[in-house]
Parts: sequence; C-alpha cells; structure tokens
Amino acid sequence: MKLGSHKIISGNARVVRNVNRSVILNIIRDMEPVSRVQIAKLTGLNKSTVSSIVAALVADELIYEEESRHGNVGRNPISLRLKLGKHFVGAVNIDSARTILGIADIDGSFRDTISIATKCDEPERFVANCVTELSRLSDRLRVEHLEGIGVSVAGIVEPGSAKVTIAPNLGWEGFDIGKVLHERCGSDCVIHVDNDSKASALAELWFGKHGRTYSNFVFLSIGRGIGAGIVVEGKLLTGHYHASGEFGHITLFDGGNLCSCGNRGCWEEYASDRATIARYANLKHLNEAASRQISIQDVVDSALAGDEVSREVFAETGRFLGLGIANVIKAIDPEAIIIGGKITQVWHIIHQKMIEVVHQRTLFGKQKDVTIFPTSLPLRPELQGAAALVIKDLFSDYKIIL
Amino acid sequence: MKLGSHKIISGNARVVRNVNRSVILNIIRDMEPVSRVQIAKLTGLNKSTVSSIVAALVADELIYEEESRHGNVGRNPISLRLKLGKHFVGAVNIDSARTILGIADIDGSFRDTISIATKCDEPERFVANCVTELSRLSDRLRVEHLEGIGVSVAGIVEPGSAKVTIAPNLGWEGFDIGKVLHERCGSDCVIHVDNDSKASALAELWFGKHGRTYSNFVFLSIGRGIGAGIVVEGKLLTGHYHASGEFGHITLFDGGNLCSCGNRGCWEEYASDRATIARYANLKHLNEAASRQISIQDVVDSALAGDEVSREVFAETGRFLGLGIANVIKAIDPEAIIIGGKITQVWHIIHQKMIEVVHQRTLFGKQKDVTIFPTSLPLRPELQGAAALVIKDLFSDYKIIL
DNA sequence: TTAATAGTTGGTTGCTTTAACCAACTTATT
DNA sequence: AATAAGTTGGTTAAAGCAACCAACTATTAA
Repeated sequence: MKLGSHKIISGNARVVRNVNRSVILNIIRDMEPVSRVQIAKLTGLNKSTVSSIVAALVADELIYEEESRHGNVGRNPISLRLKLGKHFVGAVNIDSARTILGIADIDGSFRDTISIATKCDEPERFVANCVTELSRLSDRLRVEHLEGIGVSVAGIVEPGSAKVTIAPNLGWEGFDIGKVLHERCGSDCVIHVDNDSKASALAELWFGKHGRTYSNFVFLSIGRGIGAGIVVEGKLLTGHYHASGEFGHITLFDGGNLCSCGNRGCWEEYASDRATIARYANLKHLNEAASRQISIQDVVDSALAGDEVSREVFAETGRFLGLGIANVIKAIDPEAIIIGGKITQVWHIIHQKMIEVVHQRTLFGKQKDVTIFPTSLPLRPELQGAAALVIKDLFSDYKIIL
Repeated sequence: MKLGSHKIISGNARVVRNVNRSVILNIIRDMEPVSRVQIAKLTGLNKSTVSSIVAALVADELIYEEESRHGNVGRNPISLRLKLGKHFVGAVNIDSARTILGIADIDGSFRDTISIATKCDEPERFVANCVTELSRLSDRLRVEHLEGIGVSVAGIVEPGSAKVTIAPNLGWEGFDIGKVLHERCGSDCVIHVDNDSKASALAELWFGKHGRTYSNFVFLSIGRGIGAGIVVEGKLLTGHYHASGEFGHITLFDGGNLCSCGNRGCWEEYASDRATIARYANLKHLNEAASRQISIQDVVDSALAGDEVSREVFAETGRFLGLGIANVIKAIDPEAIIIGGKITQVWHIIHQKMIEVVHQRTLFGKQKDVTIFPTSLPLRPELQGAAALVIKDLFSDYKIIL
C-alpha cells in the first residue's frame, strides 16, 4: 500500500455505511428487480442491515418498491428498482467538429440531446455557451435541478483540476474548462471532465450490455484517431499524467507513415478513419480536393452498398486494427476488447481479418480467445460517458479492496 | 462497480478494524519511527483508536515501542517501529538455470539464501526438494516457524489456483505447483505463487527505495526475455488471464527477427540479454559454439573493462530498450519505469541512448519526463518479490477505495 | 368443497456487540 | 504554567443476531 501521496482513508461507522449503501445501490442497478433477501445473500449483510439501508435509499428517491409475485411458497418479495425521472445530469461531448449536449437520467438514458458546432478558437465563450444551451434544454424538459455536469473532451484531460492538458484536434492547451463551468454554474455545482475515450469506456461499464459482463476490458474508440479507455476490475485506469491508453501512437511500422504526433508508423496512421479514407481515396484515384470531401460515413455507405473497393479498404483496416489490438492484449491482458466508432457499422467486413491477425499475433491459449466486439451503446458512447462521469459519483462507488 | 464475478466485500466493524490496522501498520512500515499522535494526524483516526490498534500490533509482535525524545516542550513521544526477528517467510525464485531460496524477515531482508540448479524435467520432485532445502535452511537459522512460502516463477502463473499456466523456459505447462507445495508443507501453510516480473515489481513497491516514492510504475525485468510488472495506485495489475505486461512480445519491427513466440520483430528479440549477446557475438565474429558460451555477464564485464565493441553493443541495446519503453509509456502512462537485470550494471552506457529515444518517441510534455532508473534492490528482485507475496498478506493491505 | 394448519420465504423489531469517537484526565517535558 | 503524548471511561453509529410478524402455498381433515 502506498501512502503519503494521496488521502489515507481510514474506516469508521460512516464509511462502512457508505460502502454498504454503495454496494446495495449498485446491486439494485445491476440486477433489478431484486429483493432485500437476495441482496442480503449476495452481500453477506444481515437482512436487518439491508432493510435499514434500503429504507434510506427509498427516502432519497434513488430506488422504489414494486409489488411482485414469484408463485413459490412463502411471502412474495418486494422488488426494488432504480427510480427514474427524479435525478438528472447534464452531459457534454466536445469533439473537433460538433459538440453534443444532453440531459440524462441515472440509468444513462437521455431525455433529449442537441448538437451544436464546436467553436475551437474561443474556448471560454464556447464552453459558456454550452452551459446556456444545457440550461435551456433542461428548462424545456422541465428539469429544474441537475445533479452535476459531465464533460468529455477529445484530448488529454486532468480530471482533478478539470483542465484540458492538451487537445490537438481542438487546438486547446492548458485550458481551465472547470473554471469556466464553475463561473457559469456556481462553485458548488458538481463538474466532472475527462477524456472522451475514457468516458466511453465508463459508459460501456455503466450502461452497456457488456460492461455488466466484463469488468476488465479495453474500449477502443476509432475515429479521427484511435483512443482507448482501460477498465481494470471495474475501475478506469487513468495513468499518472491522465494519458494512459495512448495505443493510437504505438509504433506499428518503424519508419512508416508520418503521424501528427511527430513520430512515424503510429497505429492511427493505419487503422483510424483518416487512414481508411486515405486508402479509399487512393484506390479510387481521387484528387486531393475530392478526397478531402470524403467522410468515413461515405466509405461505410459505399461498402454497405456493396462496393468492392470499399469492402477491400475496410478489410485492410480490419487487418491493421488486429495488429494494434494484439499489442493491446499483450500489454493489458483484458477479458474483452470493445470497439466504438463509425466503422462498427461494417463490423461484418472488418471482423474476420481482424480476428485472424489477433489470433496469429497473441501468445497463449486462453488469451487468444479474448472476445472482441462492437459497443452495444445505442448513443454516442462519448456523450453517455460524460453522463457516467457524474452518475458514477451519485452512486458513490466506494469499495473495500483486499 | 462490477459485481457477480468475484466476492462482494461489504463493511462491518471487523472489516473496519482490519482496514485501520492495515493502514496503521503500513504507516509504521513506511515512516518508522513514528508516534501514535503522528499516526492519528495522518489517518484522521482518534488518538484512542490508534492506541488500541497499536496495542494489538505490539501484542502480535509486529511492532515494538522505543523511547525517544524530541527536545520540544511536552511529553516525549513513544516511537513505534517494525519488530524484526520474529516473523519469517520462505522465498523461492525458480528460473531456467538456477533456483534461489531464502528466508526473509518482514522488512524483506534475507537471513540467508542458497542457490540450487533447476531441474525442469521433474517439476514435482524438484519443487518438493525446494521445500526440503527451505526447511533445512530455516533449521540452520533456528527459525522454527514460517508465516508462508512465496514462489516466483519465470512464466505465466495463476496465483489463485497456484498453477503454472505456461513457462516456456522451464518447459512447464499447467503444472499444479501449489498442490506439490501443500503436500509437503501441510494444507494450512500459506502459499503464494506468481510470475517473476510481477513479483519483482512487488518487491520494488514493498522494499525498494523507489516503491516508497512511486505508486504508479512499471518494473521491466531484462533477462533472457523481457517481462514487466505493472503497478497502478500501489496495486499490481494482474491481467484477466494473469498475463498482463507481456511487452516483451510487442512488435517493434514488423516482419523482423523470428521470436520464440512464433511472431516476428518482438521487442525481446532486440533488447533482451539474448539479443545483446547475439549482437556482441556477431560483431566479434564468434562462431556459433563460441557464442553459445558467452553470458551477459561476460559482455557486461567486457564493457566495464572498456571494450569499445561491448560498449557499442550496449548502447544499441539502450536504443532498442528506449523504443519499447516508449510503447510502455504510451500504453500505461506510469510515473516511473524501473529496470532490473544484469544490464543495470552498465546503466551509464545504455542510459543516454535510451532516454534519447524515449524522449523522441513519447507524446506530451510531462510524459516525456517519466523517470527511468535501475532498481534499487540489493538482492535479486525476483527473490525479494517472492517474499513480498507473503509479507504483503501479513500486512493484509486492505484498502477502502473511493 | 371448505377450513384449519403446517411449512416456507420475506421482511421487521428490539436487543447485543464491535469499534470508532469524544472529552476529560494523567504523564512527562521545557 | 504551558504543552505535547498518551490513557481512560463513557457515548454513539451501525452491523449482527434472534425472535417475531406477514404473506403465501401445500396438505389434510371435516
């Protein structure tokens, strides 16, 4: 155990209560509907303890009771469920082109979202404007109080101080986004800022189908670049400078294509959407002007329409993805790899080649079976992740670790 | 928080006591000498609570009181210190050529060690023999009771079931080492088995100078191959199949040298001791028979004696190390990289080139300053790590995580 | 067919236990 | 006298425990 650097958490009755409250709340979230007795069995807590904590959760309107019948002998259990429609959070995802804002319930479902153009050149004013849009949106939805605002940014973020360390695609560096937000929302407003890929991983963990099955996975976000969120034992791996999971800049080919990071042969240069588009443009013999007009969705659409060249291009993307994923597996040894991005629409095309390469490049028996699949999230994971940043805190997931 | 998969730890008075006991014990370990009041201030616990727990620790003979004077006004504090010479653990490090055994105190210092040849072809008998040697050693040292036995193995290990999944260099696969150990030591004997690089990381964390400073680091073990132990927030990152940190097999050069793992261009093939020896043999125009006789220590000695070729060879190793370390940094974003192995003897030769490459290949400002240094452990980290596996448990490092 | 009753599961109540907290106290020192 | 270190004895929060009530099904006897 390391000391000194951070806070030392010692135990007392209140901490115990918080831990147990958190454990119970998360069980309800994870397995609803569930009865008190079931919870007692799962946690090892006494029935009476569970009852007492459940009563508090009902009073806080985080859960509610529901009649139920099981048909077996004995009294029917009272089902406990998450209460929706009571607590809301604001979520903002800032990407280079567009920024999406929304109001989400505590199950990660969105009441509504809007999309605005990102104004990178005036960060303070732009972020202030985001707050205005959010409050307008919540007014429209008759949500009079937000538990907090979560922001995911396409760049490296220091969540503690709520500063954007560096966001090359936005042109931001050392931008104190937390300060602007607090100025607009009041200093007591709960604000959480983090990197978009990390937020996506969190979204998968909290709201995804897979996050409930796996607690050790890597979320790969394929877009302009390649970002990753690493989840280990249900916790996000932040990295000491909040820059873990920069797999996009791991070298695949020494001396290969020049990357924006200054090095050559980075994974991004071969498997990102930009790389896919470039290969497509090249094979289609498009001139530079024309190729700049192409979006990844165009290539996807073309592939889905049956165009051989596009399919070829995506198969190649699959191969490159596989090369990088093999490295991820060797480094982290996750239980699963979850992929997000537009290219998941052509999963059936990239999948085969990707698996093949991963299988060939990984080491041992079990590890070769690492499951790789597209995200199950219906919405932009980056936005849901922004919501998760705050909701996670509402559920205050305390843990006791052995 | 993820559920279902493992045990759900709920809180109660006993858990709180254990947490606080662990916190206090670790503070004493980390900062001795230290007084009760100091501990109370650090933890936020009440003085009386600290006193009560300290009394229990004294009764368990894990710590002792020592008179001290601070010269200031007021009563002098009573210094608390770890008590040595009372609790011992057995440690075994099994490597392809030789196996080292030792008896260690709870501060990780060894009473004595012995070295025997590893007999890979008869694993059961060999491990049984290790136990005999250990008990002979503890008899000689008049240690009548061992708190447990820790074993570090050059291969992938499943610590839960104490099985060696696969150890290519030993030729072991699916070997139930725990069973053999329990047969020889009794089923109630505490046994911990883990991978050698992971154990080394643990040794650095628990006994190294650096482990007290850093709680986010990667320990790179350079030997026949390259292994890694990843420490995140003071905890070892195991990986889902207990195979995290296989950076040695990350591809540096696509289509490069053939590696024993079946792939090409693995980091190991360029930066491991084997690779260094091969380059040395090549430059010295040695024939195959002669080059097989060379050990890394020979090359080290030659370099230390001022041989230009050897120095050249190590500088090149440094460059290759740098290439791989840059990848490690991008993946994990640690605060420090700690390197173990024979090559640390020529640190002054490899260091320069290594840093240069890392600096060139990593991404952003702060991250470029990741400190890289050789291990501070006086003994083989793998052996101290084996001891740490058990000692860690003695200190039962419970934590409450927010 | 009905009504009494045994058995079973879910949940609550009131008392006990544990261990942290608190405030007043003793001890030792300048 | 002032002050810091550590102890004591009582208080409090929360979990554990055991007995109980509640609600339901299955069985059986009139």
